[in-house]
Amino acid sequence: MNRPLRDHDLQAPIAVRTLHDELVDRLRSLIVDGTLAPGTKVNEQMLCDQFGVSRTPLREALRSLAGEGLIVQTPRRGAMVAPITRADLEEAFPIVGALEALAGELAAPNFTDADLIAADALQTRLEAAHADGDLAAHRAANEATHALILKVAANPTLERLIRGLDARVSRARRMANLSAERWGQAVTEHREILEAMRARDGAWLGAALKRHLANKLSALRDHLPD
Amino acid sequence: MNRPLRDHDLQAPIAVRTLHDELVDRLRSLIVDGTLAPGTKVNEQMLCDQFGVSRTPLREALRSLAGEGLIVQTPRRGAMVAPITRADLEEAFPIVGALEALAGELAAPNFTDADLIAADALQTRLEAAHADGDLAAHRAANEATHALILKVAANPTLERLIRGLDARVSRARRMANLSAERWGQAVTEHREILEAMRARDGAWLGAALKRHLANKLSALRDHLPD
DNA sequence: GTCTCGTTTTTTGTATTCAAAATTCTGCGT
DNA sequence: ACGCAGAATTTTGAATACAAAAAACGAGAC
Repeated sequence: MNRPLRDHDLQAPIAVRTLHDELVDRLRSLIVDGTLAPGTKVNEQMLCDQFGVSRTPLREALRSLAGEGLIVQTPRRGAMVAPITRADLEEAFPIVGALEALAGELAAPNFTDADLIAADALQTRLEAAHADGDLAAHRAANEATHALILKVAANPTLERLIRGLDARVSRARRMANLSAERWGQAVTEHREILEAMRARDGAWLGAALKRHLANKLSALRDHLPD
Repeated sequence: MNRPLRDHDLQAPIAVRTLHDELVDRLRSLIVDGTLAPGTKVNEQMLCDQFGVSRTPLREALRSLAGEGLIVQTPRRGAMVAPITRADLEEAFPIVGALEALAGELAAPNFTDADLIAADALQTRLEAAHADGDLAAHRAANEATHALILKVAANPTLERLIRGLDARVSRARRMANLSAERWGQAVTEHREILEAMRARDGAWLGAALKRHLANKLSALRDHLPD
């Protein structure tokens, strides 16, 4: 059937920044950067006052974050920031490993020369950060590399899942600061990751990423309570 | 400090069945079984009337389902049941494959003899269902097998992720009914999965599950629009 | 002191209400 | 018919209001 065109048919699908997204993002930041410590009981009214919104949108934001696993809700008892338990990390890391490996496999055949040049630059920055002992720079370069792989993997669902898990896991990283030994090892591992990218070898890249994650977990293990 | 014990310290952590969970479950069912077809625009008031609740809890349920990817929300335009696009499936299947493979790897060393007996019985039912052409029985046995592996893998996060993705993917299965050829292939693949379980061989089981999923996707590809 | 039971206060869950945006409807002009 | 501007209606987003449950408090018994 040939329906006449209506105004809304032409509406560009530009994403509007909505209050819900805003709240989710701000809360996520507070949780990930540790301002809202793991295990903290969340008081709705308090957050409402802080953000200047009513409880309705705040509660919706909490539901979204619960879906990401950053918030744990107990009926009639309210919400709390998801605690980081050792068991939690032992659960999450293999999953992140498997997903990152998949991202690597998917991405490997599709790296453009520009991507590889960018990866190269990131590796240079990573090594410089190591030499300087600049932890923030190290993390930035590290994250950018993983982001690059995710971008080329071109799988939004995969990206969403990894980011969700990563938000949970990365809270633990702050607790245990990188030992000198582990730091050097991480740089070496990234060197291999770069090589695998250059070779556009999916199996290799996947395996290297998986190992990288596994080592990250064992490094973290020693620094965690329980 | 030694705080005196209070009543609530003793409260058993029994999970209360809450309205939110109820709504999420019912909506998920409607979506997964196709009553709410993919791409359908969701009218809040309509659902409220149907469920006999007000919009507040319903909207929270929609947020939760959006987190699972079953609902897509557009600001100021409302919600719709997530469409099943070909691209969607191409995205989701490799992820499910990687996660099921991980589940297999984690589970393999931990199968008890009782688990293997149960798996054996399920395989028998699977073959019987095939012989009888009983699709429902096939699906039940199939799902039970995967559930068994997930149970032994003992990773709640992994289970949650797989179930979430599976809810999205399994909607597509209804659209494309199993060809006779694919059905037989699936049974054979399950035979290998059972063997790998018996051998408690993680790498083998993981690989077998991954192949199983990959084949499922190619079978589905032919029956999908686009 | 501390345990218990009942009362008060806080907090959560849900319904209702109000405002703003989007969609549909209507009448006019071509 | 068709397109279009503007009014009427629906629908979404957010705040408020109310009910019920949980937590905190407090007085009396032991």
